[in-house]
Amino acid sequence: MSEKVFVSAEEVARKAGVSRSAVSRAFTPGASVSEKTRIKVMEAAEELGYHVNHLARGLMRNESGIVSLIVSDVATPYRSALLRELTQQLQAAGKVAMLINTDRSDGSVDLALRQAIRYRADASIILSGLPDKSIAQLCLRSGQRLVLINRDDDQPGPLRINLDDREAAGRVVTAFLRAGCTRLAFANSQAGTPSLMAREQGFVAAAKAQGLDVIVERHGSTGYEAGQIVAQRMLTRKERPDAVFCATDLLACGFMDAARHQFSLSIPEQLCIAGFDDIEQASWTSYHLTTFAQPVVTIAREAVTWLVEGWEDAPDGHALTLHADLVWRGSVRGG
Amino acid sequence: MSEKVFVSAEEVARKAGVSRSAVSRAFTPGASVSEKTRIKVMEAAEELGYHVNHLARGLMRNESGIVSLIVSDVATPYRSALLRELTQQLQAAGKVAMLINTDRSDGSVDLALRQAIRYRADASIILSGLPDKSIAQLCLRSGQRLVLINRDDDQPGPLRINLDDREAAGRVVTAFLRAGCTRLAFANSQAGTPSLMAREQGFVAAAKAQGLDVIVERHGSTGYEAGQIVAQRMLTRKERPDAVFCATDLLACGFMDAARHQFSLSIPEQLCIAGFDDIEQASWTSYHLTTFAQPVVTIAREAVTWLVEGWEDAPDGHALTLHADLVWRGSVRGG
DNA sequence: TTGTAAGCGTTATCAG
DNA sequence: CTGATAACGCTTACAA
Repeated sequence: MSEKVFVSAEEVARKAGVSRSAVSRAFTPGASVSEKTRIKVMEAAEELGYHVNHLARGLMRNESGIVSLIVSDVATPYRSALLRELTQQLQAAGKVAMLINTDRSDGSVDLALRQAIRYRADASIILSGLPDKSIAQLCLRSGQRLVLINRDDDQPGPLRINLDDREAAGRVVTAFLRAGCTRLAFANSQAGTPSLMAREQGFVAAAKAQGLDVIVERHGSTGYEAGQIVAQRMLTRKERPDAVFCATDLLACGFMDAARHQFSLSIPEQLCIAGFDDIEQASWTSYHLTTFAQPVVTIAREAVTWLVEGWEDAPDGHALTLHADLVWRGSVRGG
Repeated sequence: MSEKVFVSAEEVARKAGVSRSAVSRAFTPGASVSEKTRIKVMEAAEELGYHVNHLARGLMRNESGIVSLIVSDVATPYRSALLRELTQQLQAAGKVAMLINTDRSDGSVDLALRQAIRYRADASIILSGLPDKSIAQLCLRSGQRLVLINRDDDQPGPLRINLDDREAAGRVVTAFLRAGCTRLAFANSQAGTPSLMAREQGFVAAAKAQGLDVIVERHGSTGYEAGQIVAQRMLTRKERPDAVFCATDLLACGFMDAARHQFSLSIPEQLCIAGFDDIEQASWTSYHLTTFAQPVVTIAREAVTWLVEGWEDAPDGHALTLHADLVWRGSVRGG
């Protein structure tokens, strides 16, 4: 194929008049080299355009510096925001991100993890889907660290980062009641991921505790169109809800647009709406959506610190529950 | 650090009762192995949880299978859509994507390219910023292939994919005139990237050809807020424009929201707006924005095919200009 | 501090 | 088709 000709440490060594181990040491932080030779090496390297071969280095050190990010729907606002944060912090920590896309098909995550293993990734961060137990075991057995974000589940070993979805859902009920709403509804997708379901169940439970029933509708995947369709279903009911909690902001945006433009409802006067994620669009003037902020920078920080530092202290894995702050905007009365 | 213990080809060979070269061949498509031994090897490999070490393979084959994607603002709708397409097609072609974030600082792209070189990436696709000539040369000299997307420029060697921005801008002028607009304006950011400037210049030139002057405002970075601010500036002028072409959809969304909610203008009756990129939000009911579609799947296809197949036929690099389709929605009268 | 030499897990070459 | 053997470019004891 290609005529790839990279300059090797050997050549740098010759040019600098030192041994190749000297070159290696010059490029290893904290290695014992005299400043003089280090400079000599660096100059020769610069001149020749030498760059340490991380493939070979990874082979020797048994540490590739690669962290794989396993994710579906990268193009979605919340996902891409999390991705941005993770890649940035990973880079800052001296790691490099390998992006692996999954689709919704079975075994898609497993395939992704296999790829991560082939490149001897130091760790894998899973943002979508769930790995098969056996492959997860393989990763752990091989010394790969695993981080699961927002996919609560009982796999042992990995770091699991989750939000207090149920509790957050309870806060929405309170807010809706305070706004004087009485007919509560929950708009969900059919994705059925743990965090989505936790929001739904938390909402229904908290409402029930107040003696209220909740209309629940689920449709399609977690996007704008699904929100519109759920809105059509809910708003054509006899007992039209006056407060809707949408499982994600994307659903909420679709819901709001349908409510306003197809049903001519004004928000929040006739209908209160809350969402989840605090995507950028939630703050746009057209939506001004009251929602929960995904603590993406905290999530990323926790994940990255755990990866690069000590995961020793928690031999059986570590579960982290982060708090989602409620961001008050105009789509719920009161506040 | 970690106790990474991956199983090696050696162990598989022992278990299968063959030599390690047999194992290697079993995992190399098209290598000469008898079906019998291949099966034996595969079974042993499966049982042991063996996965080819792509670090070592890359070292030997002089081809890592890694393609680096160099990008800033991953969390932006258009960028993340392109990213999704690229990673998917790269995966389908048997490559793996390494995501490298850049910020706006000088030399940020160079740093990213250096990282790509260290991992001996087969190629780098640059979505943001521009590399220094010297480092670009180094890449080419080393046999790394370079793809520049939407950053027209005269670097030799790499594949450059661009849109017909100027021509597209001309089509907007036509559309605005047909809608009966007479006071044209262009809303831009201060980013000053080649494609943004091409849209601006193309628009101004086409308008001038019709004997019309164009109000041009530039502000901040290419985002929603910038669109709002530019709108405030333009719509408080004596001679308020009646048709605005925004350099990107994000700017257009901000512009529209400001026009409607702060200036109570109705679109398209009092003000026609067009954007560029066709991000998902452009199709949302609140915006219904007439815009140009970035041909992301074509861009990705062209880039990936060029990478995995022949770049031989174009020794001096290859420049590709793709057509941006106009997507008619409701923000421009007529259509 | 420096150099020598022995790996790391592959693949490619070359006999058999 | 198969098995030894020599690279690939690097790191890291071990001596000097």
